[in-house]
Formats: sequence, C-alpha cells, structure tokens
Amino acid sequence: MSHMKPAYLRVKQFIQQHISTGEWRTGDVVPSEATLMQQFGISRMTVNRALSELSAEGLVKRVQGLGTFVAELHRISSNLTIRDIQEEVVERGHVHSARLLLSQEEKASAEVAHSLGLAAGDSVFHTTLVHLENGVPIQFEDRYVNPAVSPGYLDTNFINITPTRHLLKEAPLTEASYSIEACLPTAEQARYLDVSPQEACLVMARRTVSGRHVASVARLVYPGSRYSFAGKFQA
Amino acid sequence: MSHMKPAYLRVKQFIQQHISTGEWRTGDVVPSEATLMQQFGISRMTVNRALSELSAEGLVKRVQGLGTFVAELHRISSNLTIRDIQEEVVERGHVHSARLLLSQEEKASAEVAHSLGLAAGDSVFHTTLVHLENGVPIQFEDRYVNPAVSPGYLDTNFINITPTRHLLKEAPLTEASYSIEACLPTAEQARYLDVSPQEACLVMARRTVSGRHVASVARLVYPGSRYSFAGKFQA
DNA sequence: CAGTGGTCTAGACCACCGA
DNA sequence: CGGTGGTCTAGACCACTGG
Repeated sequence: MSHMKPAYLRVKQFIQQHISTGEWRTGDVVPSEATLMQQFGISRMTVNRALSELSAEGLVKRVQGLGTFVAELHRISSNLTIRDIQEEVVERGHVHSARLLLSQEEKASAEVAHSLGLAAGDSVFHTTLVHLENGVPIQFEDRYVNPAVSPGYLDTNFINITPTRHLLKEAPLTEASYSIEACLPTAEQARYLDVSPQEACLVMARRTVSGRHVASVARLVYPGSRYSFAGKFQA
Repeated sequence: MSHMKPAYLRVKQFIQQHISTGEWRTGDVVPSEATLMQQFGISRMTVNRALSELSAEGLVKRVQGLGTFVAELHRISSNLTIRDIQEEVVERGHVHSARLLLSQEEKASAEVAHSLGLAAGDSVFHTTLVHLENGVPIQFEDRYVNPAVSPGYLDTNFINITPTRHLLKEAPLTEASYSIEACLPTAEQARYLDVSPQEACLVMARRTVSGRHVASVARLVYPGSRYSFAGKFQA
C-alpha cells in the first residue's frame, strides 16, 4: 500500500467527480459513511475525514441524523486577498516605484478618529503616495495610521518599503474589513494618476486591525481603465 | 465530560487566541502535537484535527519534520460569493423587482462566441434586465447564455426567477471567473439605472462554467453611488 | 538519531432524525 | 427503533527534517 494516493483523497476525488460532472445534483444524497467504508475498504475515521473536508470546503452539507448532501453551489466563494501592491507588481514581472506626496502628523478629524478608534483631535499619521507600475501610475494611496501600533511610521522610507509592508511587519494583521467602490477621482487624484477627472476609478477602502488596536485606514484609488480585481471560483 | 465544548475546538481556540492577541507572531512555532496532547490530556488524533483545520483555514503552516508555525497573515482572504441579486435584496429585508428590457436569440459576435466557447455566428440567447431594490434601480444585467446548457432559457419569466437563479438550477455551477471593474455607464445603462452618464459605476464581469460547457457570460453594472462590495477578513 | 507531522485503524459513545 | 453524522481514543507505520 505504499506510494499510493491517501485514501481520504481518493474518497474526496470520487465525490468531487460525481458532483462536477453533474451526475449528482444539488440536494442529492451522498453515500453514507458506512457505505463508503465498505466501498473503499477503509475505516470510518478516514471516510469521515474526507466528508468533513468537503463540508468545510462548502461542496457538501452534512446533517446529523439525516445524511450528507450535495451543497448549493452558488455559495462557492473566491479568494480576494490583501496584497502589497509592490509584491503584486513584482510578481507580474514589472517594476514598482512610488512617489511620496505627503507624510505628516495631524490632529484627527472626527471621521478619521472614529475609524481608528481614537478621539477627535488625537494625533495620527497621514501619508499619501502614488504607486507606479513600469512608470505608469496605478494606485493613489491615502492612509491614516494609529501611532500606537507603529510609533516610528513616519521615519520609514516609503519608496522602498510600502506602508502596507511596513505595517504588516510592525503590527501583525488580525482582522480587516474592506469595501470596493467606484467613484470619480478628486482633482488631486486625477492629476497624480494621470487620468481625466471624468474617468471612473475603482476604490478599495480598507481598515486593518492588529490585536486590540485599529492599525490603519486606507483609501486605495485605481484608474478604472488600468486596473481591475479578478478572481476565480472553483468547485 | 458531557455538554462540554469539543476538545478539538478548545485546542483551536487556544491557538487562535494566542495568535490574535499578537502573543505568537508570524513565523513563531506553535506547540507540537505531542506537547498539546499532554497539555490538554487528549489523544493525538484530536490535536491533529485541530491543527489540520487551522492549517486548512490558513492560520498556521505545517511542515513535516519541522513543526507548526504561525502563518503569514497578509495572505488571509475573504469570501466574495456569487449571489443571486434577488436573494441578496430579500435578505436585506427589502423588495426585489425587475424589468425585462430584452430577451432574444442572436447570432454570436466574435467576442461573445469566444467567451462562450462557441463559433462566431452560432446561436446564443441574449437578455438584459434592470434589477430594483425597493423600486430603486441597482443593477443592469447584460447576459449571454449558451443554448446548450439551457435550451428553454428564453421561456423563463425573468421577473420572478432571475437569470442567475434559473441558470443555477438548470446548470449546476462548477467553475466561475470574474473581474471587478469601474467605468462610466453607456447611455442606455445610465437611463435605466437612473443615474447621470458621468457617474462612475461598479462592474462585475462574470463567466460561469457548468461541466464541459461555458454556461453564460454576464456584465452586471451597479451605480457607484448606491452599491459596493464589502467584506471582512478574520484571523 | 530523535522529533516532527501525515495517515490510518478498529473500535467506542453520543446526539440527532425519521418512522 | 435503526441509521445518520460528531467526536474521541490508543495505538500504529510512515516520510520528512535537523543535527
């Protein structure tokens, strides 16, 4: 029995195949653990592992006392990952560069303070940058940082180390929320992104939490004509 | 030992807590299975399940022969799900309605044919609708469907059953790819979405596969002022 | 080599469901 | 009640890693 594919994987693939070919449709019953035990000649724990993993992956739904069923597949979900723009550009085999537009300590407005979990008037760090891919601007980054999580934030050389990368190192990410929006750029954004003020832009508004503190809130503006978020769902 | 939280969950939460508080940082070693066995007084299989699940969830990375480590958290990913717009609206406690603008059989253009895996000039189904939430337009849906996967597509009453819902029933989803973009609406889109032609719109371009066939390609246009995709990452 | 995780077994007890 | 999944055990053998 050496150099064989693990038994639990054989069971998983058996099930997956029947689902992806459409032979078993949404709501159909998947063979019970007892049946699969006999069919594959393996122990129940191994069958259970296969079915549990498929359940965790959202491919089947298990109900105690009832059985295992093919899940509704319109809930399969894709991976939208938080990535450092520099990493992303380099991975495409292109050159990343950045231009620092602003880097200062400010008194927080009511809105910013609220987002960061601080009081209005508290001190916050504010940076704005433009990121370029092969010399073409692709992202306008407007970011407020909670001084508590990175006291030395403003001393960073943001051209080589992006704010995202710096913060990920200083304050390990424990939670984040985002919103993807579309809107027209401000005059400043349009100028630095080198687009018309009438060009639709894609916006990623992001709020990151590290431990007990909100680490930062950022608004990442991309030219609609040069950027999109793409992804894939796979059963 | 009854009505207790399952042992594997206790182990998972123990680990998660140490990570989310920042006590264990990226790259740190997580206690070995043997250690946790003794610490919790449970069997190795149970510890193994806890760690395996955390690994599947991306929270830790396991390396045979080396140990278990806190994973790099900047790759945590969120769930962007394919949802039926009607379901989504109803779930918000609002009323969904739709207006059918076009529903016909056409000869596929080169571009559409390519997307659907057909030849130019082949017959395809084409529908366009506006979806409204409490009477306010929120999505302009422009869709081409492969007749092979749903011969009776055009006979559907799209006001009660959205194209998405109909297709999910007819052709179980096995794969999908999408792209989120920003752009200005066409004159027609602006008119039916009741927005200015200068308002930035959010676009979800989606291609769904069912078994061996491409089922459909759709372009879903949302008013930027009334819609966004939001989500959350959690460690 | 000793320590790690990867997989598997043959049992077991329980909670839940439908008939 | 019998069948289902949910959990757990106490072993086992293996492959991989580092020193």
